[in-house]
Amino acid sequence: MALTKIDILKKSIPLFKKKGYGATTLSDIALECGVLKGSLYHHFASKDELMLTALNYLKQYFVDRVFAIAYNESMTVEKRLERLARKSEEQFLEGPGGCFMAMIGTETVINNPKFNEVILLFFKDWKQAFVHLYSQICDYKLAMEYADKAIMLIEGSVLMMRIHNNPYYLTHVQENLLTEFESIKSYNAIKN
Amino acid sequence: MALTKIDILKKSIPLFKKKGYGATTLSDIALECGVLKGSLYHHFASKDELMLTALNYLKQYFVDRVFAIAYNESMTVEKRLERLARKSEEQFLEGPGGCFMAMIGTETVINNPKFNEVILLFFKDWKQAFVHLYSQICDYKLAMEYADKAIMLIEGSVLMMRIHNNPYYLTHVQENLLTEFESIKSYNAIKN
Amino acid sequence: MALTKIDILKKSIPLFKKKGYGATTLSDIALECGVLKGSLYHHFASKDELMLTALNYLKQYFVDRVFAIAYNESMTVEKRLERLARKSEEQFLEGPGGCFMAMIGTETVINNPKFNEVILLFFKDWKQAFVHLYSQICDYKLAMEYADKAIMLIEGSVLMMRIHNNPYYLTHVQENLLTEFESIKSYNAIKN
Amino acid sequence: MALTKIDILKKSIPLFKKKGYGATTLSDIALECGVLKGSLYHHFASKDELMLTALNYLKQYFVDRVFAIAYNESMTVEKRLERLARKSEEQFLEGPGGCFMAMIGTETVINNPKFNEVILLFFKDWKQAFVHLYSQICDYKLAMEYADKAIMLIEGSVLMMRIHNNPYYLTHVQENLLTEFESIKSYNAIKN
DNA sequence: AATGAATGAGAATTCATTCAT
DNA sequence: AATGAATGAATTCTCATTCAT
Repeated sequence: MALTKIDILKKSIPLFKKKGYGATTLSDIALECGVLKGSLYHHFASKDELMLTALNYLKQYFVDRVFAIAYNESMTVEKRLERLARKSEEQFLEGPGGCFMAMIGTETVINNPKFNEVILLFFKDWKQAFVHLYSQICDYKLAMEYADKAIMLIEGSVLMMRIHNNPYYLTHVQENLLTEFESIKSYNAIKN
Repeated sequence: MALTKIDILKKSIPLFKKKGYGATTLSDIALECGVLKGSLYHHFASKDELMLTALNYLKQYFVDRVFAIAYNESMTVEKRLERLARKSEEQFLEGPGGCFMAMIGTETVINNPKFNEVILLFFKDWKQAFVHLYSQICDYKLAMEYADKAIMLIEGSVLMMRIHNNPYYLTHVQENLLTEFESIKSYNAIKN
Repeated sequence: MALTKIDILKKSIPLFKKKGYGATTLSDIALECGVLKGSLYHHFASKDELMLTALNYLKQYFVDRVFAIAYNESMTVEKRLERLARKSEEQFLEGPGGCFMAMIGTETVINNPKFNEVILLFFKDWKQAFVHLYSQICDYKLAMEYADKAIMLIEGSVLMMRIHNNPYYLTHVQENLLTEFESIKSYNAIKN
Repeated sequence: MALTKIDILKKSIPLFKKKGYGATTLSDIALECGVLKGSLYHHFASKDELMLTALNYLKQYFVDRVFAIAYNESMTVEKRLERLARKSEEQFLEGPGGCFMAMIGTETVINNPKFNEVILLFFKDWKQAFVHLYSQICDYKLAMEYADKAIMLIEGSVLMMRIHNNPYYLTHVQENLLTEFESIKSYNAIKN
């Protein structure tokens, strides 16, 4: 019956994704949670702490449920890439479309180094997952390049999606990444 | 000596770029302009109007000074692409790095449709410029794809640049776009 | 092992002495007691009641353990004065130096008449003790004067001690009171 | 017509004297000033800054209007002491009786070192004034003792006055100080 | 055009108190 | 007795906006 920290995080993440950190008020969150503003302080010492916890929570979710897919040896590399794409897409499309990490990062880099630490870790882990996959079809250095490019393309597409209110940008980019992956693989297979 | 609208815009754009719309106060802007808060209202009826004017001002700047390069027939296509890249890079690297349009767009899509209109026009014009260049080395449909991809890559790199506080992401992506352009051109030249 | 009312009083008095009534929160007290805020309400109906009990508790402590010394006929008058001084000094120097009664009194006279009643009794009893001692070396009317003066000097010195963070003010005043007592005694002995 | 900083200080000092720092709210002050809460921030950046300004204002008032009397060579020493006593008494009796410096000092020593700096300066200047007067009728070292004692007695009497709601404590102590001063003077005159 | 004082709505945060478990 | 979640009123502070001078 009682409201838990996780409940609050789950309710607040979509709000933060929708309006950003500054524009989301604790009243908004309290309303969404069906409690009074003051009650949130029983769970989090401040808005900053709530955000920090949300960032860590979501980062861990991605590490455990999304990025982990890249290391699941029971699937082919292509399958893993596809699943990873689908899983992250799911998150980016959910609710008011967007990438929580990118949004909060853009908004708060300058004033909240604490937030940025987590966000940087998120992107590091994401890159690592891509590197792991790409390094199976090309050399490590190139894999790093591909990983960076993949993330930038996805983030760029998420931005376009948000602004144009059109999920196609993201889904299209994801498809391209998959077909490009196959091309690289074929090309390198022939070469060797 | 008198403070003009343009002065205010020039002072406020870097502030908005640094902290976003919500977190930038009229006091911040007034301080930067060396004037009192109330005085800004002689030039703009509201913060919203100031932002809207800033968006239009910057959009026009890009249209006239950056995107226009794409249509300057006195240069080779490659040269134009390079110049366009340099010019936009200049803007994205200036002050607190970032893309004004992307930042404001992300932050305000949901609550300020008025802002979004201009932002969408900006991206439309930007795409058009790229399409114009790419369509000189490949067919129109493909050029559209390349244009979208270029913008998404650049915006993704600007995000990474901001979060990692490292301009390399952007400059590297720009270089890649140029070399890739040459590849496409060569490839198509051979083909035909 | 169970937490008793007395335990709470003993833990809260130093806190109130340190920060005053308003600035000491029930959370502070609960933390000090190793218990949760809500639990305090099993022992005291309100913060006011806790304070009132603390005032009475401390007043009774002074009456029984400090002021009582003045009436202990098994000691010389000087000895009694000295002991009384030492005992009260002990309390005023303990923890965050200061006089609980004076502090709470100053802070709450205007808004909490209930508190003031006890505080006035404290000062009445304190004065009585001094009067009892002084009246043994001079006439009653003069003893009253000396008693008032002693208390004012001590309280003034406690204030200085607190502000200057220097116990010397208090100890020095106490010494002076003792030597002055001897002078009065000698003077009156000669006179009679 | 417009509310000035000084107006706010004059309105807030009695409030702070009555209820202390913590218990006096900006609403109280705003109400007293006939403005809205937010308006106070046009004049003071924070409650702390308001208090700090009030402390400095009052300290300066005492330095210029009260302590200065001690150095006014156009009067006899006794006259100066009397005037100084009257002038400070006036302040301590005004409104809700009490010594602003002592009250704020007691309440905030531990948490606001900034406040304490000013308060310590106040007491240093006060002592200096007394030392200047006493040193004209006895040696310097003794004058220092007398000065400390005078301040402690006065502060102790102000406390008693506040708690007993009876100005007699203060006026009586002041009178005693004056007669004692005469005694010391006579005694030393005879001696030399 | 500029000033600067005032507004008023709303933000985050605190805290004494209540109450079901 | 103790917990810990929730309350709700109050507090400090912010900020876009207005307006007389």
